[in-house]
Amino acid sequence: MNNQLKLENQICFPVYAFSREMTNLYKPFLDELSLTYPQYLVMLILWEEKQQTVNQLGEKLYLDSGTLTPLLKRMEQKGILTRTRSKTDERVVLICTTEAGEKMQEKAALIPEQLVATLGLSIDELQLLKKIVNKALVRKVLA
Amino acid sequence: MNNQLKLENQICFPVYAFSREMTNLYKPFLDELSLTYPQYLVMLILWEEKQQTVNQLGEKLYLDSGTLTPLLKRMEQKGILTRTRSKTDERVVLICTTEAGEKMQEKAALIPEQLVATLGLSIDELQLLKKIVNKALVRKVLA
DNA sequence: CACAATTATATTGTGCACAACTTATATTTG
DNA sequence: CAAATATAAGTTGTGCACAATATAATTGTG
Repeated sequence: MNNQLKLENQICFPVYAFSREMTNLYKPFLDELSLTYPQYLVMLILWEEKQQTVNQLGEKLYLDSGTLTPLLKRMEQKGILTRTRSKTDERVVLICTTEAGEKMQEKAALIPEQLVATLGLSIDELQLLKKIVNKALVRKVLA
Repeated sequence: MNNQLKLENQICFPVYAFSREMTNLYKPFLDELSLTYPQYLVMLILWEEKQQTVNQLGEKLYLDSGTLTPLLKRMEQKGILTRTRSKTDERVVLICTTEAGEKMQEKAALIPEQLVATLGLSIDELQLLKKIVNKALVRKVLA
């Protein structure tokens, strides 16, 4: 059999498996905030910039409205953000954190460090991993 | 704001985004085989070992029956594998490729090389990426 | 200014992923 | 050997992802 077709020789499979494993590692921490991993990513952006359009969130997370609209509606239901049509352009929906959403930031501040500890990778390895993966992602953005 | 909470400082987000990007890059190739990426992974295993239990597939792919059962049923519908209860242990379901499933291997043989070309990463970077990610995954298996 | 093209978001449908639970069979053990 | 336990797969429900399409508002152009 063609060696390149063997599962153990795949490069993408470990990345796919690791990505899922990562969100599992986040789970216990995010459960305390009643957030899923994608929802947590939205909150990270909103904590940096209180107001974002659906489009802006999509560009930063590489997600489209088909994914974001229902996700944001669920977060709105939880009372951690608001969705309002822009007055100046009725096509645009503005996403803002609520007070409850802002308050979650304190608890969330502890997550990154705890997560890195569970990953079992050195700082050097993490930096290298990020660098390589980002290189491939930048190519995508330019495409 | 806590620097570690900034999206650009996250290590897991690039991995998550890259993992999704990867399956998008596979898409044009897998469309020709009418396979999704997880289905392709199942086929990789079956091409190596013609017969596998649902459990064995799950251990190799880190997936449970809740994911695999419907996925395998869809593949059975396509006529590329069979699902049969084991005679010696009625709890076990044996997954085997059909002739049609075996035949797909020829076409699939071209995929790995083409995919690596589209990733835009050097062989060294790919090897390093795999090594780092596998290190984190091995920890999981032992856990 | 009308109308064609573009842009922003929403909707629908399919396929994972995973938690929690169920069902059926096999194994262990008192 | 019967009851308890363990194991294998299936089911149900929720939440992404993403393609394809729809809807509505805005912008560009003749």
